[in-house]
Amino acid sequence: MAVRPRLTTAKVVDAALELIDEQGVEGLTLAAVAARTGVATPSLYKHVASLAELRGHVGVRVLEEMTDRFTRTVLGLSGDAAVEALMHAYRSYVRESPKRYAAMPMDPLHDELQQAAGVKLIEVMLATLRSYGLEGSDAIHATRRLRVIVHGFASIESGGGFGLPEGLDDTYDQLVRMYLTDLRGQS
Amino acid sequence: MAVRPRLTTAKVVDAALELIDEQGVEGLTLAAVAARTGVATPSLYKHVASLAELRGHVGVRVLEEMTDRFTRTVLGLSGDAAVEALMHAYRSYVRESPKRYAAMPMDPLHDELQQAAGVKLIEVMLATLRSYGLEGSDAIHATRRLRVIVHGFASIESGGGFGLPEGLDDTYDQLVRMYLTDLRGQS
DNA sequence: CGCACAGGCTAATGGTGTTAGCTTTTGAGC
DNA sequence: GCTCAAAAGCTAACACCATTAGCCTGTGCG
Repeated sequence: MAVRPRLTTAKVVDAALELIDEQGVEGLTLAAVAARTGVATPSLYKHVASLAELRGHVGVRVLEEMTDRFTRTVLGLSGDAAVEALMHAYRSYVRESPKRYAAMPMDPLHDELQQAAGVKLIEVMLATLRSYGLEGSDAIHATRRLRVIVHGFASIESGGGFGLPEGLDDTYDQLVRMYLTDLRGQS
Repeated sequence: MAVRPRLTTAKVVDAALELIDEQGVEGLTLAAVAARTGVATPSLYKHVASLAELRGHVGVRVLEEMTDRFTRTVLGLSGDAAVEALMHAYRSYVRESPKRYAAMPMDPLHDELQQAAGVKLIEVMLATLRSYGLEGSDAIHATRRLRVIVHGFASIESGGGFGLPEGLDDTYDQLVRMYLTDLRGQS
């Protein structure tokens, strides 16, 4: 037998993400990951402690992917242009990978494994608002409002909750303008 | 009606909701419902076609519960007072029954079983905005923005996504005011 | 050259949804 | 009041899942 390619935790997570993209979060099963990586199911336990832990790793990946993307989007921008770019990048990500977005942990700060990745994502949002000169809790509230809008829209859109997709771009533009106007009145 | 049934579909759904309140959506299992209703697991199929269909019934119940509650909240109010009351009632419901809220279907309009209940819930929101005199697509956009805010906040809060719960009331008040200001500028 | 061990395997257990087919109960009609 | 069809329960069985235990083997390191 030739040298069998060794499996790593990273490759297991890769397979998990492919599976999620194709079949949704519900389709992430150890049996399916094993089949895709060409290994017997119990062998996965050499790289992952449990299905729950694998889900955790997937969550970290998604958070990192979003952080990376939003960071590059916002680099070199400030003020309304930065916020607008961030909000559209958020929606773009979710439209490209709706199933993957559904695998994003809602409470990364309460999980040891995901905490760092969660903090980084929120810091990107905070940094995007830096040029508005918000201090202390004002900055926190502004970040929360931003999260509510982008996640609320993304959650409903990716879940097919908007009935007809007609005019969704307009709705999102209105939300962006609403938030920017609100930010301006705040400072 | 040859036989008086000891168990009915409604009672099965009742047990399912109790289970969800206690253990979350993930805890809803036919075996657990059977144990709670004092019946063998396969017997449930006499009242429910499958676990998926039971989830659908649960979703309808949650939608109806919310519709009923928000309707009573908003009755006799109009304008900003109505919107404000609706938004706070939404958050109250989710804080009282966070696990149950997670069982709310995201796309009720695409499910035959849930469509009617979903339409009614959205109509309550639309009616709440009636006094602003929005026409056609303006009304739709305004309803969508409202949904984005209330669901976005509820989703993050009930998922424990806000880190420390400190100042969450303030954040929500800011969102309410942001939406009301936006509505005013719209008309 | 030898050997520890990482990383694969098979077998087995307990949980799940679901189907098939049998039994019991009970109300409706004669 | 008796009969009987069907509603509503049951057990048995199957497929699929996660997980654990224990074995085997090749590889890299000393």
